[in-house]
Amino acid sequence: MQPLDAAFFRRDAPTVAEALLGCLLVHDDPAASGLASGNETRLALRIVETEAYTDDDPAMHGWKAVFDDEGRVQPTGRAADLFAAPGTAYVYRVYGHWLLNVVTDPEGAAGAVLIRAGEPVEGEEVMTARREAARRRRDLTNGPGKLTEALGIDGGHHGTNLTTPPLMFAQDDFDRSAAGWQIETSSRIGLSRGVNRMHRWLVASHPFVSPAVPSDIRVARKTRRVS
DNA sequence: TATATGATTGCCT
DNA sequence: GGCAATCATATAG
Repeated sequence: MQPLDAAFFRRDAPTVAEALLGCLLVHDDPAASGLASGNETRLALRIVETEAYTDDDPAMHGWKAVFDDEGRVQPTGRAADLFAAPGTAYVYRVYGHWLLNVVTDPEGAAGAVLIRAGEPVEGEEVMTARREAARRRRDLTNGPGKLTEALGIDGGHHGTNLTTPPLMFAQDDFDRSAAGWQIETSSRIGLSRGVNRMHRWLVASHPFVSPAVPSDIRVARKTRRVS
């Protein structure tokens, strides 16, 4: 297993979002000890769905970043953290759930990829113990808030480096094509109520905004197994 | 300090 | 398909 390095993340968010599919999200989590019979502390997911956020996306936290007279970014609040070094964790809480993003793009540009879903590879017993609400195996980690709960990821991981343990992305010898994966890209996958509401507001208040949902408002990529 | 919001989830019909 | 719980932030006063 090979950890992904900063260069992997120093690319635009849609590229990183696609490249992360099939990679591993690994958490060497001391808190997992005791939750499973084997006292295992390594948890790992194979990533099957990601979502890219770019700085022209109204739903993106960095969108409201202010630019000074010379065009330099003057981010405020949490938006500043979207300009962190590529490979840095951007953890955000919404509706009571923690969401894990990884910062992308070169320093000075805002971009991030949200990890939306994965398949348990290691430590499934721990994930099952943590995901009490999951009625089926697939419900363990098939959502951005579900996988953070299963892996023990929370706000304490915000700002950490995701290219080194304990929490990191890695590659192994997995081959997406050989495994029968088909990569799907859609700007409609995962469109949230918030984005749709934002778009309706834009249409209602600006006569030159197309009523169609812009194809570049977000790029989401997900995988599907072909039977 | 107080209130509104949302990159979600789980349960309902 | 609908709907409400949830709580860290952002925003207002």
